[in-house]
Amino acid sequence: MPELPEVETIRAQLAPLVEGRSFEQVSILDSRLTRPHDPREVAAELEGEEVSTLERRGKYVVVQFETDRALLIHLRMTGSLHHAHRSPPGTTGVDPYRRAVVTLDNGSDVTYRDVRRFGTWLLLEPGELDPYLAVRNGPEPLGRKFTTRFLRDRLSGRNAPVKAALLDQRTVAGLGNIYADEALWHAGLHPHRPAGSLGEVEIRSVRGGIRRALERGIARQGATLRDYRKPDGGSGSMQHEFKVYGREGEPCPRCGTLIEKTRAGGRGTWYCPACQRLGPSRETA
DNA sequence: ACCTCGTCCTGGTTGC
DNA sequence: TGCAACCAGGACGAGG
Repeated sequence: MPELPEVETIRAQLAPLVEGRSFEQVSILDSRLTRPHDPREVAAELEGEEVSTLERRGKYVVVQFETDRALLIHLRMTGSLHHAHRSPPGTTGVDPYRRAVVTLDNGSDVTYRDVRRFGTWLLLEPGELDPYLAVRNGPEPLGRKFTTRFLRDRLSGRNAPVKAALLDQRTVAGLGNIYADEALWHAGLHPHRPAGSLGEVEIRSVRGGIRRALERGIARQGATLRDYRKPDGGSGSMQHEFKVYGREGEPCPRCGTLIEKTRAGGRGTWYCPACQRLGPSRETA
């Protein structure tokens, strides 16, 4: 489940390896990857394109080309991107989960791997990227536009659990199940709290918790639970720093109470029943 | 408009 | 031991 820190790590590591290079040969091995478009047509369209920049928007990897087209890659659950300076020997057998290979003009390969095949590649024409993302992504959590005011406006009047609201990419772009739990732990808020019940101080705490959880994830180069890898094949280390995610039955790092698991927003959800508040606080906003 | 749930997909784990 | 059922969840669409 690559979330913002994982995608950002991939972007940062891959950018110097692809920027200024051209896509010499493109093979798309899984027809689902480019749905509903024909993978052979997409591959043909990509060949010859020169990369200007590699960017990240929320959980999307964005390959910007000199032609102002853009390749939008979403890794979903198990997608990963790998870079190697020469093609795999092939003698040891090909990875059955390789879904696409891009050979660059210096002979190196960028390989897309995805066990569960949820990931997508979408080629957008000039001018299509911003409208596409505008209806899907809210502000970048580490950017200026992610203000307390914006978050308050997004949450107010809503009865859904705050966890579900945070998983909605239009609230803030880049949070997934792991970092949403971590953010709410930092904020000291129960994941079941109705989003609209949060006071001003609590909203500020949520904003701060989101940013802290994501910044730590980036510093640790993401969390490798199973499938996530950096483009060089290395693992992230954030999984060792989780406060609550996946830690049912372990003591809360803040108060020692045992972490519990529940469901919120249709997802497995871990939290501390003692120091993550369920009742609305009485604050003077 | 809001909210929940089913769908896609595969491998690993659980339970009988 | 074998094998079916279940679980994991990001985005999206259906339906209440």
